Amino acid sequence: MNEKFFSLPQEKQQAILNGGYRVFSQNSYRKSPVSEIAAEAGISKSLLFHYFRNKKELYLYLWEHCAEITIQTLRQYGCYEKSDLFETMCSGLKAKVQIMRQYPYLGAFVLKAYYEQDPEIAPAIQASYQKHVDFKTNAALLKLDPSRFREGLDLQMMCREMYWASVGYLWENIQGRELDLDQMEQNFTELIEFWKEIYLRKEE
Amino acid sequence: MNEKFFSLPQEKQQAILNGGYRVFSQNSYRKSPVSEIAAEAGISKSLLFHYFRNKKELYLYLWEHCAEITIQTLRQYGCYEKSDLFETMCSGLKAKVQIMRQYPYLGAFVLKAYYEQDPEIAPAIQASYQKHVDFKTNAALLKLDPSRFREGLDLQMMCREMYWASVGYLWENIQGRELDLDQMEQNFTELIEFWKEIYLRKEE
DNA sequence: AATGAGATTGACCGAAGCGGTTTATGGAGG
DNA sequence: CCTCCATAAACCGCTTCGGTCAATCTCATT
Repeated sequence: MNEKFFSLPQEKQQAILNGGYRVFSQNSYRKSPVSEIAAEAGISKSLLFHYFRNKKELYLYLWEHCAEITIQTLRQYGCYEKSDLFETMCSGLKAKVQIMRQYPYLGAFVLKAYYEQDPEIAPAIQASYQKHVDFKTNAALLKLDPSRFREGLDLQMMCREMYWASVGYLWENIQGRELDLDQMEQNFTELIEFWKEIYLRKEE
Repeated sequence: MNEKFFSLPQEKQQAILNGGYRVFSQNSYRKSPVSEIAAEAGISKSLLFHYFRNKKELYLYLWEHCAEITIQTLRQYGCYEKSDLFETMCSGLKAKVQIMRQYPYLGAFVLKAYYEQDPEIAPAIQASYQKHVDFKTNAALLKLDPSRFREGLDLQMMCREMYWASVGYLWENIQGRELDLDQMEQNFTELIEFWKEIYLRKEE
């Protein structure tokens, strides 16, 4: 790819990336027109092809950029340091919202890319998996102390349940357009508080 | 549309519908090739155009058929009669699994159609909304008796939480291909049991 | 065996869209 | 005035699309 891309003003770069994330997240790789991405970014198709040799290069750069942004943001929010389950979820959420603020379709793009089957790119995507950080694996790694939770609670099921609710919540908010991120963060914080209320052992 | 379609053997009809649900659920309306649907159903494109005047007619018939199947199955599983929240969820789940057994992509199709923006069909879809039955509205309608649940439990949040977890669970299982429906039903039943355990008031 | 009607298809059409290239434009710096 | 270079428009060859149509194939009836 053309290094000149990086000397573009930040907002222009971001517009291009967001165009890519939007289009590639809503269509399969093959049915995602480069022209649509260019239009979304407010530049001509030719210029986009000036920065990226071809469609594949653009796509793979987006993928790479995803990983960078994600890791960087998670680190920035201290997600790798926390030991408490709910604290981890809370900062994980804040990191996710922060990413969505800058790149609203990045999350959807990752998912689409993950399941993409086009032989032109699937192998390359498959070859770079180790970067996935999600609630499921996270929760499994956090050796939980049963004495902190309600008696007889099935901790494994609790983790899966919270994971699914997070997926469902995020998914619904991504689909629904017009996402109010502040509202979303607020809602999710309430949800975590709710979980603490019902899952943690009551001191009395 | 051509009435001759209905005198096709049941399995052929179903193959056509499933082809449509698959393709339309994974691409936008405009980028869903009729030829792909025909191929999936094992017939020629020309024959498909013999049964349905054009793409739009096919799409709208699929939409209509969705509603029929959904309502019929929900009725069949007694979803409209139950009064207990968890019982309702349980039979709702079984109905959903039953539908997925026959039409694996119907659920995904409904969602895609719901958010479709193509001016050729969006108005028609928007004009037939009242048929949506989901956990959220269901739960709101079931006037819950607080004395059955744990003290101080936020019932509204509980409903939303269960709704999101259902969405998240179903969504993850739809994406993941190779869905084992029996396994899924089993998992979901366990999840409902888990909820009863944590949400219902303990008698002692 | 011949017929005829309906089921089914392959070939075809014009239009549109695709990825990518080439040429033209316009403006800043010397 | 010239050079450079960011940018865009026009263009190219190719594919794909929705939809049509004429030709086949099937098979019950004569």
